[in-house]
Parts: sequence; structure tokens; C-alpha cells
Amino acid sequence: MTPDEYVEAVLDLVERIPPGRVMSYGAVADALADRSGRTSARLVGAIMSRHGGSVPWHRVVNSAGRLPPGHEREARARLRAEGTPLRGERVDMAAAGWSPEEGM
DNA sequence: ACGTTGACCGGCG
DNA sequence: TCGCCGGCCAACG
Repeated sequence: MTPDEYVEAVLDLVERIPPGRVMSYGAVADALADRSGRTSARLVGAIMSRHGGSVPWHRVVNSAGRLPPGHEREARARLRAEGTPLRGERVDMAAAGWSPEEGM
């Protein structure tokens, strides 16, 4: 799996996250944990930062449910609009957390 | 080649 | 939960 393909895989998965649900960077990394062993949440964060513009990036938050630095406003507005369970300034991970298995 | 920098994470106090 | 720390790994200067 080349770096480019990995980026594709990340974006594809993010596109499958249903409205109102979210995944953490680490969860995305784990879900894509494959034979090549790449499971870096930090790498997923970097990818979203650079290529997130084309996918529902607001549905990916950190493990504490905190929104991406610098984009809190935009993310909150979108999440609120699609009914994502929120607890103050963050996402209620227990209630909104989603995994690929659920969507099949 | 090398140090620094992140849209990160789990462990510990 | 918060803060600090060490591990993580590609991108950048």
C-alpha cells in the first residue's frame, strides 16, 4: 500500500461516516490497520489537515471529542445541523462514535 | 542528514 | 477531566 493509496483509503472511509455520527482519528487509523502495519492517528490527522477539504472532515474528531483546532466554529455548526450528540463544546463520543462494521 | 512541527493517543498523577 | 510525557511518523526548512 503506497502513501497515496493510504490517503485514498482514509478519505474513502471518512466519506462513509453517516451524518450525526463521528470517528476519532485513532479509530480511522485502527480501522485501516492493515498488513503494512500503519496505525498512526497522527498521520490520519495530517492527512485530514491536507486533503480533508473534499470529505465530511467535521465527522472526524480527536478521541476526547474535541473539534479540530482552527475549525471549531465551522465543525460545530455542521455537527449541530446534522444532529450529532454534543456535550458542550465537544462530541459525545460514547453516543456518536461510529465504526465501519455498523454500517453494513 | 537533522531538528522541529503537528486537525493524535494512552498512561500516570 | 486536566496536564505532562513519551511514542508516533510524514512534511518542511
